[in-house]
Amino acid sequence: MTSPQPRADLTEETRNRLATKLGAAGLRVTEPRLRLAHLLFRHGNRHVTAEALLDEAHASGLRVSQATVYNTLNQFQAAGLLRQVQVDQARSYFDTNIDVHHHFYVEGEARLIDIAADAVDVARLPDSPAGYDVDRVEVIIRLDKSDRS
Amino acid sequence: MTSPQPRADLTEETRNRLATKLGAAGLRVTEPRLRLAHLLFRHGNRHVTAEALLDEAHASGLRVSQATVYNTLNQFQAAGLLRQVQVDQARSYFDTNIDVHHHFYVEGEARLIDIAADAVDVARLPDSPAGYDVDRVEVIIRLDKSDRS
DNA sequence: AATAAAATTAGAATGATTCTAAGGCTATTT
DNA sequence: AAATAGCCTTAGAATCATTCTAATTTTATT
Ligand SMILES: [Mn+2]
Ligand SMILES: [Mn+2]
Ligand SMILES: [Zn+2]
Ligand SMILES: [Zn+2]
Repeated sequence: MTSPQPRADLTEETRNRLATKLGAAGLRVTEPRLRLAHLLFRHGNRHVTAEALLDEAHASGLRVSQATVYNTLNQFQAAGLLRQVQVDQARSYFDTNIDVHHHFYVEGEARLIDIAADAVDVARLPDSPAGYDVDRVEVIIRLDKSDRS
Repeated sequence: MTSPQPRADLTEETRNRLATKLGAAGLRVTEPRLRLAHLLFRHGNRHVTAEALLDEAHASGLRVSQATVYNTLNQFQAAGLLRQVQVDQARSYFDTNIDVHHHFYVEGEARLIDIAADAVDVARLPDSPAGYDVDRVEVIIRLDKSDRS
């Protein structure tokens, strides 16, 4: 019997796809970036901290430094491949979902859940102060454990 | 001519009002708390960082430590006298406006502007995940400088 | 006044993130 | 296929907001 394959492999085809993605974003294609991109993007959308990504990288056999993880996350974000979500006073979350969307956040559980843009209706917005334009409208729904479960 | 009075004075009447407020919130009335409360609440609503409040305290002649400023802000928040706003990865803002409301945030200028709750119409919300209740809905409108000023 | 409990504080510790500056890779040019 | 120049990566130090510790000071109670 074959061994289970819990993680998507970084095939040559995937490497090519990711290399194209990095190139299109104006980033050079390097091994660390390619493999971090694979970890980030292989399985649908996710919210990840720098620490979690570093652990994952190490678990996958990639020997990469903390600085590179931070650099890569920041570069991916600057290039528009990731977006940063600010919900917790302690740490930053990086979001692989760069479409317009919103979040549930469970405080104390450090858990972010996507809300599709069309599931929230922000019907009316006030005018922006003179000289400023709206960059992004963010809705964060903070959750509590139910009163009685 | 009388000297200008740029800051509201901490009169006996104000002290009594603030003492009542602290007492109602379950906090003991102490000189540092009274005077920090005065700085926080004397002039309408505001958004303040711990560092800014410490500077203000010192400028007003209150000799208080950084630890006390942090303790006081955290206690006021836990007591419901302040609310914390999380918009910047670097630092926390404390908001004296505890009513339901929203914010404009100008990145790079570290500036928060209140939006009255009724100026935004969040018409429809998705159901919360099972076992969780909505604690608070937060709308943050991130602003950019206009394209051409 | 004596006592106990809570508050304040200086300074150290923490922890996420950034910086430095040195060596390693990549792409380009000869 | 060198040689070159410009990124990239990295270990470790630095930064900086915030929290913690342990000792002192205040406040409230007896
Ligand atoms: Mn950055
Ligand atoms: Mn706290
Ligand atoms: Zn998301
Ligand atoms: Zn506000």
